[in-house]
Amino acid sequence: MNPGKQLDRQSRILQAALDLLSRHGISGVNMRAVAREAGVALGLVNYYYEDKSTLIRAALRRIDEDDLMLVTPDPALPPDEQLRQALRRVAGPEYLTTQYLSLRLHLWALAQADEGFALINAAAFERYLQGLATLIGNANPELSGEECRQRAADIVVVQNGMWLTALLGVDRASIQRSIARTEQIAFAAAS
Amino acid sequence: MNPGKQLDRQSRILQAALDLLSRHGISGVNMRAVAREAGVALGLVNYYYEDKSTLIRAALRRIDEDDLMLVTPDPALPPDEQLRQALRRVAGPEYLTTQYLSLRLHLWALAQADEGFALINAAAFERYLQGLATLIGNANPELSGEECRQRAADIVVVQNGMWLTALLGVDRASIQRSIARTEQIAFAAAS
DNA sequence: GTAGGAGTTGAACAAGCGTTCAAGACCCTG
DNA sequence: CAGGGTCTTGAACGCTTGTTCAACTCCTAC
Repeated sequence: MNPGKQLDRQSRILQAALDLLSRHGISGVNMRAVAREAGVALGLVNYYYEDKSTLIRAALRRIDEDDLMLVTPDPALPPDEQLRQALRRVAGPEYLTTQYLSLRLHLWALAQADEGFALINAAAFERYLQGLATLIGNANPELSGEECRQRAADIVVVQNGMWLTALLGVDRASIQRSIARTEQIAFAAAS
Repeated sequence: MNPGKQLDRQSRILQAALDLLSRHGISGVNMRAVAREAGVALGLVNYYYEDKSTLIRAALRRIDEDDLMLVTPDPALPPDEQLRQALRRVAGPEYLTTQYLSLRLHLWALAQADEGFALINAAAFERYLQGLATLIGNANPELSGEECRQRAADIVVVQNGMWLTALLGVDRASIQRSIARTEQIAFAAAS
């Protein structure tokens, strides 16, 4: 065994797949291109990922993990700051890059075309929604669980819109105003 | 010449491409599948559309036309009703179908992967934004042009979010609340 | 040192792809 | 009916794709 190198090669292959998907869409992700981009031989891609479908699934799970981290609270902060940070992080420089957004878009499109991918994506969406609802509940203890989920759903709509619209090159100012809108929804007084 | 039938076949081919794109993504759109779906021979697809790329471009333009109609005012209505209708139409039954949304998503993904497609898409986006800004200006004559464009941009963020989130199966109620949010933005008092 | 497993390679295969094209079908005009 | 354009067909081509596999290298355990 050589765990260091094994992980290195395998994750380089996954990273190559993610890069290609982000840059050229699913048509640009073929086993040969992935191997070239990762600097390995063609056969090695099929060695670590049984299928092309397996490789794409792995990529999907990777992105979904990243998304979930957005609503993972920092326990050192008070609840309302945890929520505020989570809402602002979506427009942070590490997420609002063309590469990352493009990747998300292609994975959504993929999930729409393939039922297997759709299940993974739907589960991740549900976890994200639940995570956000929990953050809202912690910051607003007077809200009911149902009200928290409603607000989380409304916020997700705006966030998805920010992501998508950022790709189309809408100005930063509009993104900032949308962030403020999500905070408004999150911290509004109970109705 | 047989213009009726020619148009019939040609548009059936385009429709077949749109259907396949919506259902299976770009990987599902190949000349043979398009021909089969349209009920014509393989060669006819290349007869009407020189290239696969030409076919996809035609599909892109078709969708962009539909989008533009969303902000085309009905001259019989007063300005504020024109705006309100435009904002509500995006959640109407003819637009909020899985088929249409899925198609949009795939076309966005396509535009992200190919520069030529991106140009068409960006131009259509700009026209839509401008159309929406004009509607807002007509309904709120006291607003400056810049303020109208800002509001249009903010509304587009929420609308894009609604479209995308509807695909992930978020509940109708959240969509309705988001519609209300776009109306709030559109009709807010001047700041 | 050597047997054996894990990692790695690229040639080979079958299937699918976009595109071309010679041939035919169809329909109007003279 | 003969001519000629437009429309329509499907076989054929060369290329790319996903997948398989025999061979090879490398490292470790005994």
